[in-house]
This record gives sequence, structure tokens and C-alpha cells, in this order.
Amino acid sequence: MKSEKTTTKKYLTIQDYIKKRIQTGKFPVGSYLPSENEICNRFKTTRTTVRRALDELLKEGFIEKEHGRGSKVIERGNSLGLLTVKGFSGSIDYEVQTIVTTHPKIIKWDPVIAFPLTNDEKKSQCVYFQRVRNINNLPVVLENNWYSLDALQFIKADEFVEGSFFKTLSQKHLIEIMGADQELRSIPASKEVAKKLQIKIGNPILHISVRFRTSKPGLNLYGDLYCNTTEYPIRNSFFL
Amino acid sequence: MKSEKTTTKKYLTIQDYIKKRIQTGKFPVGSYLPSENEICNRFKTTRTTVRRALDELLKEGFIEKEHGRGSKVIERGNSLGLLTVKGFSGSIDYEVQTIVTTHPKIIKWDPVIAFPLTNDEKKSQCVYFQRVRNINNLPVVLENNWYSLDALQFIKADEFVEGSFFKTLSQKHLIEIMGADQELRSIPASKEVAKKLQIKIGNPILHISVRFRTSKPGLNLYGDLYCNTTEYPIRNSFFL
DNA sequence: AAGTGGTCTAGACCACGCG
DNA sequence: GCGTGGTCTAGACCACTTT
Repeated sequence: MKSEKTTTKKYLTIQDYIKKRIQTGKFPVGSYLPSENEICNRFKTTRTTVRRALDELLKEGFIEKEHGRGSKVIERGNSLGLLTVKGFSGSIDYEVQTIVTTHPKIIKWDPVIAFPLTNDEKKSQCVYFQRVRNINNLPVVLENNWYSLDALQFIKADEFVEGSFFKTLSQKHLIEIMGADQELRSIPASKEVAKKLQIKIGNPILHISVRFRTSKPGLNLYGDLYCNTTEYPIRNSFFL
Repeated sequence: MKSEKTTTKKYLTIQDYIKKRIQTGKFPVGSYLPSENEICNRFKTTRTTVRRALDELLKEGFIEKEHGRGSKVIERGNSLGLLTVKGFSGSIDYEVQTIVTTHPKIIKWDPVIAFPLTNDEKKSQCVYFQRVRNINNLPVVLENNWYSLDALQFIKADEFVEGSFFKTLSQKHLIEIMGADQELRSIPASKEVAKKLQIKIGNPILHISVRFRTSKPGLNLYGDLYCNTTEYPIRNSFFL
């Protein structure tokens, strides 16, 4: 026999299937997945394989397991460095208000980006938007964002799911953050930053340059953050 | 029958056994572990269980797997946030020289520590030491360190394995870092910090407060870092 | 008692690296 | 060709939660 053979791994098929159902809300947050045995039947396989798929989803933060009860779909908010996949609000304990100060628009790539662009990115147009994060009505973070228009369609700010760019990517475009590279510097506030954060020029500011790697080939998200940490330090935990 | 029963999980037994052999150098860095089948025989178990144990060691960064060849013991240098388990040098690309400016000594707990101490820690004496990290003979990081004497014996600076405190913990005391909590602030350099980092008072400095959680119950390592990021920014990558 | 996830057994076949 | 790790099957028994 010929057969379409082994190239597709069964646990990946199951994993991707469930992940997609979660991302599209067919397995809503808070609900329980079908039991491992049910999944076995549906995919005509064994628990070892199903559990392998679920283990991946567990690691990626899509579900949590409750012994004797089931596997529950959870809000995906892994803390993964300084920022979380949920975006900035996840890394701070307070209520955060987000103001889009420059709506998404197409510009030339900004040379301020701290990471080398790929050739495809250089050739593409660039989508840029700027936001300010307020805590207790005080501006705390000024944030610039860039991505390649060729790799991801233009998304307007009012299309953001719950105001979050990352949630939009995950739920509307099935794109996940795979990781990031960051550079941190302590710098004096420039005139523009000082104005937008309502502080004095020269005050110490935490400057973070980020490149998020995504599950979509060719798509990186670039960020440039200016954080006033005098009142609200950046917190971060990690495990293992 | 009674039997000492299930409380000890087999994969944990295997995992701990191998981990200890690695930490004590009986499975040296660069060498290959016995094959999965050999381990099966030694522990009278099946590959599923052995693979589970190895998967853990893989995740924890003790080994890497080479398909068709074996499982290789590697230098444990996971990037885990801003600092690595190898210590500060791992997070910077340059040659780092470490100078112990205050040798380990017993003091009162310093109220500057940004995290609440446990009751056991408060009751215990505190071991403190200070180091400066130089890059190209320029001081870049000033680092204060504290830990509870009750939780870990006094260790002199000249007993540090390859000058590294973390390597000492892992190799001599079989203690691993399980995770950390950090707080980051951008602050103006104080007089003391400015002097030790050879910069002007008031220059922006990245201040990092860290609490490392360890595999030894009750033992936390507290750190207080002042980084001059003008020349050398802090870099950091993460995955998944 | 029934159903769920957690651990484990005893195999099988495949893909990779090397001699 | 042989040994290695990678995937998978078809069960078993246990611990936990719920009815």
C-alpha cells in the first residue's frame, strides 16, 4: 500500500484542531474540553496521543487540567518576560486605560527600530500606531508599534478585540506570539516623551525595544516602549 | 500485600537520579546519557516512563536530544528572563569581569530588599555580598546579594565555582533556580552608585530587584542590581 | 459507582546517524 | 544494518471529583 503516511503527526492534528476551536470561541474560556476518552474516540486514537496534544496546549497556556474533573479552557495570559501575550496590561496589577494617540497608518519604516528588518519587511510598507497607557489617569507608558503590511492586513484601532492588539491577532487571525527579543535601557526623557508622559525632560525613563516573533511566517511585531517607572515599576515573574 | 506503594513516582525517581549524576559531574557536560533502552533495563521500566523523565530534564535544560544519536548533557544556560541561571554574564554578549567589592559577611537584613521576607528569614541571620561587573574595564553593573544563613551555609567568595554563585549552588549544593520575580525601575544614580559605576550623580540607571526561588525549601536569593545601560543595554529573549 | 485525569506497561513501527 | 530517539497502540490500575 502507498498511504499518505506519517508526515502529519497525529498529536499535532489534534492539538491544532483544539487550538483552533479555542481561538475561534467554539470551546469558550471557562468551559471544559471533551474528556480524553471522548477525544480518543473522535480521532480514533489512544490516550497517550491525546494526552500529548493536551500537554502542548497546557504548556502554551490554552487549558488547565483539573484532576477528576476535566480540562478547562483558560484565558491565555502566560507571563513570558516583561510583557505578556495579553499585552501590556497583563504585566501590571492596576487598572489600565489605553488611548490610541496615533491611529494605524501606513508609513516608511522608522529607523528607530532596534532590530534589523528582514528583506521582505524592508520591501513592504509599514503599519504604525502609537498608544499611551494611563494608570489612575496618569500616563505611564508611551508605546510605538510597527508591523509589515505584506505580512498582515491593515487593522484599524476600532477593530481591536477588547482594545487589545494581541487578542485581535489570536482570535481574528489565529496568530500566536511565539516569543520575543527585548532590549532595555534607562534613558533620560526626550522632549516628546516627557510631554506625552507629563514628566520633566531628562527624568529617568525605562526604554524597552521589543521584537515579537509570531506563528505567522514573516510576521514580526516591533515595539518601542517608554515607561515612567517612578510610580509603577515593571514587574515580571518566570518559572523553571 | 502492603508495599511502599505509589507515592513515589517512577519518572521522578529516574529524573532525580539522572539530574543528580549530572550535577555531580558523573554525567559530564558534553557526554551522552545511557540510551533510553538501557535506562529502561536499569530501572526495570518502559520507554514511556523513561522518556517522561528525560522530557523533564530537557525542559529544565540539562540535556538535549539528538535523533539517532542520543541524549547529550549540556551546559545549563537557559535564558530565563533578564538574568540566566548561569548568572549575569549569560545575559550579555561581552566579556565580563567580576570584582567582589564586599566579601560575603553576616549582617542584619537590609530593608532595601524589595520583597517581603518570610518569618524564617527574618529570624535568621543574613549573608550579604556585593559585586561589580566590568565590561572592557568599565563598571557596568553594581550588584547586592542576600540570602538566609539558616537556609544555606556561609559560602566564601573564593569558594565560588568559576566565580559564579549559581554554579556553586548547582554543583556543590545541588540547588537549582526554579524561577524569579523581578521589579524594574529607571532611576537617577545615587552618590554611592554613581561612584561605583563611575558615572555622574543623577544619570539614568536601570534598577532591578530580584527574588530567585530555589529548589531548596525556604531558600530565596535576593538581588539588587544597578545597571548602566548607556553603553550596554540589557538583552533578553524568551520562547513559547 | 461512574467518570475524569495521572501513571505505567509491553509492545510496535518509523526516521535518523553512523559505520 | 544496527542502535538511537520519535511516534503510536491497546490496554491496566490508581487518585480525584461528582452524583
